Amino acid sequence: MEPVTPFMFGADVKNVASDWGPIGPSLGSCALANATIRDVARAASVSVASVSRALSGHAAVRLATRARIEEAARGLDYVPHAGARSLSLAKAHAIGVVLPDLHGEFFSEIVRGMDREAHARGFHLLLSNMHADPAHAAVAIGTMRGRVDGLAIMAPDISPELLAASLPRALPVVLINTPAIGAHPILCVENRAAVTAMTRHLIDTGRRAIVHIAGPRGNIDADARREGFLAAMAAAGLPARVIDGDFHEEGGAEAARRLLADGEAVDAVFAANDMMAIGCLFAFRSAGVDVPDRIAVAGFDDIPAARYVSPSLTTMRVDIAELGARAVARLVGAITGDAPVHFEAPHPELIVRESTGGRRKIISANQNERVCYDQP
Amino acid sequence: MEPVTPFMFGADVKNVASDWGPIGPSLGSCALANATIRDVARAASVSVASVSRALSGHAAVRLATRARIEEAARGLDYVPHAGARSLSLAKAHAIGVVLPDLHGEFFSEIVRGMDREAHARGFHLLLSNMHADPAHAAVAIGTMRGRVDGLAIMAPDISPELLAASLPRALPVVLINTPAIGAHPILCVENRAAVTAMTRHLIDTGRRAIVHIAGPRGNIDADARREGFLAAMAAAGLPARVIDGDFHEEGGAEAARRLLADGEAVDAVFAANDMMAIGCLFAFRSAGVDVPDRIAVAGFDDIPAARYVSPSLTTMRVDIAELGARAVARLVGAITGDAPVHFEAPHPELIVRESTGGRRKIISANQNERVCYDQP
DNA sequence: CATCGCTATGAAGTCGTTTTGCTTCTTCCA
DNA sequence: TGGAAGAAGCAAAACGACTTCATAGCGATG
Repeated sequence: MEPVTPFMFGADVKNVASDWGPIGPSLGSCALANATIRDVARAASVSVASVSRALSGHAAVRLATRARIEEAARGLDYVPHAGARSLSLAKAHAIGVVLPDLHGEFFSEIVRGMDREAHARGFHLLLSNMHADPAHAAVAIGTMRGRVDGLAIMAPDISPELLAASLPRALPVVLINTPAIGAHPILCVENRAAVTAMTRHLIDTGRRAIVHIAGPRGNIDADARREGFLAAMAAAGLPARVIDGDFHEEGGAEAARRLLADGEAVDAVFAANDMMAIGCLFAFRSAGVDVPDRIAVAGFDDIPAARYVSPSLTTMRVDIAELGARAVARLVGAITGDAPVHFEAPHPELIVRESTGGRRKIISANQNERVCYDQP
Repeated sequence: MEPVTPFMFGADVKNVASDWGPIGPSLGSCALANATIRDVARAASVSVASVSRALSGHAAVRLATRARIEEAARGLDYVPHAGARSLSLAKAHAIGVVLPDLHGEFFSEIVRGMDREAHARGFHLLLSNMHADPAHAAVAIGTMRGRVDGLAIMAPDISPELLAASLPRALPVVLINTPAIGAHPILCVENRAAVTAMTRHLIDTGRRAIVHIAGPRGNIDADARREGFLAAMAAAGLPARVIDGDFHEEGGAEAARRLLADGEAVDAVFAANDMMAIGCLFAFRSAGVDVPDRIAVAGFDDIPAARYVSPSLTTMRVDIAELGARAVARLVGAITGDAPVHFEAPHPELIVRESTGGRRKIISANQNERVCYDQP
């Protein structure tokens, strides 16, 4: 995670100009309408064609003419009207992003990565959360017609049929963590590999009775993790147990309580995400169960809180920003017809912390925990 | 915080179709070009004008004609081209969102709130992070010309002059947590009130030697909090001390170490944000200083991790999603000329937890901690 | 000097939609 | 049955930028 300016909340109560008037174009004596290419042409005494050529640099324009045009444009502070431009060019220079109703880090990280990449390639991001309602996705996608040149869609919970029906023809699409649909390129977190690594880690540190708290059925990630866990345990010749969860903190706590209540021997819990793992941790603490001495706990995602709970949480980290960036890179490549880009999901990393017996790292400015894998 | 579907990472390694070919319009035998209004008119044997009227429902169209048009439109699955539409209507039905390079909750929450509101009013969100470089803001704003009908800008670190210079004329603007500029409406977190409340809370629980760890100078939030703290302490007739921080975890830890080293009496630390408070907490723990018995610690923001550290962190919560929603509501109101909307920042809440002597709440499904203010 | 060829420029058409006059078709009433 | 009022529908003109085609300028060449 690169260093960033953390956002802090704003200044004092300052509802300046909360009267209705001064908002909008009625703002003082400013120039009201924006200058058009025609205005620039008139100001520079040339035709609109020359202005267009001079400013977009496509064809030859005499030096003196170009200078005159540029000065006129600057004077009027002319900026091409994007709508007209996209109509004329049949390119919007924007890509549509359709995301589920995400919370926290996942959302901001994926959008950050997408924005970084899109911006570097001169594209804009048009956002649309598909709130709980999946049918809403279709609408969201529809309203983007003519506004975007491509679509990046993440829909881990949607049924493939529904999504397939609402995908536009004639528009490049990249799917992220979504069931496969037609021949659209897909970028998915490597759940299988990640889950295998974590299961191996638990086994390697001596755990044998490992329970997986799964996410909701139908969610592509939850399903992949559940299956990956079962496969890894089978490969190790160990009996596997799975409890259904819901990806929420309380679901994890509930699962932990059930686990303790039914009395079966358990020496490790691997939750399908960090929120459930944290719920687990708190439930164990309330019950006086020592983590990691009696039971190890592992999560998935490496949400920020994972570092701060006690014991700190062992988990799998995925570079979500990079995932978003790669999806956009691929999309832009398809739109502009550029050379194919490296198209592969970033590899997850195992982050060993106290909850599975790792040592808590001293919090340092660098926070370079990635290499940590030291047993106490 | 409403219940949501938490996002989980994606399926297994599934880079289907990672060959270059099948992406984009060359996708199989699908209809290549999108249907235009002209196609619909031809299919329904009417003029384009009638199609436009029928579909937008503006003027009288005979029932039979309308039905024929609607069927034709459905058959061709026609969706109006947004670019052309915005050119003709001189309205883009989109608002531009310019944000600093935020991390985590803040970003996702504010965008979530904005998206909710924008979507409800038929608007799209065009996103642009202004990465570290503030000059980049000007560019970002410029490239949105003709693409959006209004701008929501958050720039807590920028100098007013710079921002003022890059604001477009002829476009409504709402500022969020940003220095005042001209007569543009501003929505800011009520730092002053929030800081006063927290300072009072510390004083009320018996603390007298309170130190504030401030954020970086020039940041509008950091400055407001620092001043608010000083004012509140002065009002209480107590000596106040401020240490400079940077809004980062390590800055908080560093400040805490300095505090312990110089040996002055301190019984409470109020950090300008949660990250620094958490850094503090860890530094105190390393040094064997008991929190809250010897020193109370308070933060600001209520980031998710605040609930999970031990001791859990007392902090101020601000409804960021609501802040975003209100900004957009105001903006849309200005664009459409609708009646003025309620335009006021949401009020911050004091969340008392263990780090200032509150009792840790049992983690419950409801997590209704807002009312909690019970001393042990 | 006429011609060729090249560059720089302009006029006009295009993109897809909305909207404004204007024409045509109904329908109703005297 | 004639006329008028009103509803429906059409052709054409925006909207702003890009682009093709045609043309003017102009030096070089035969």
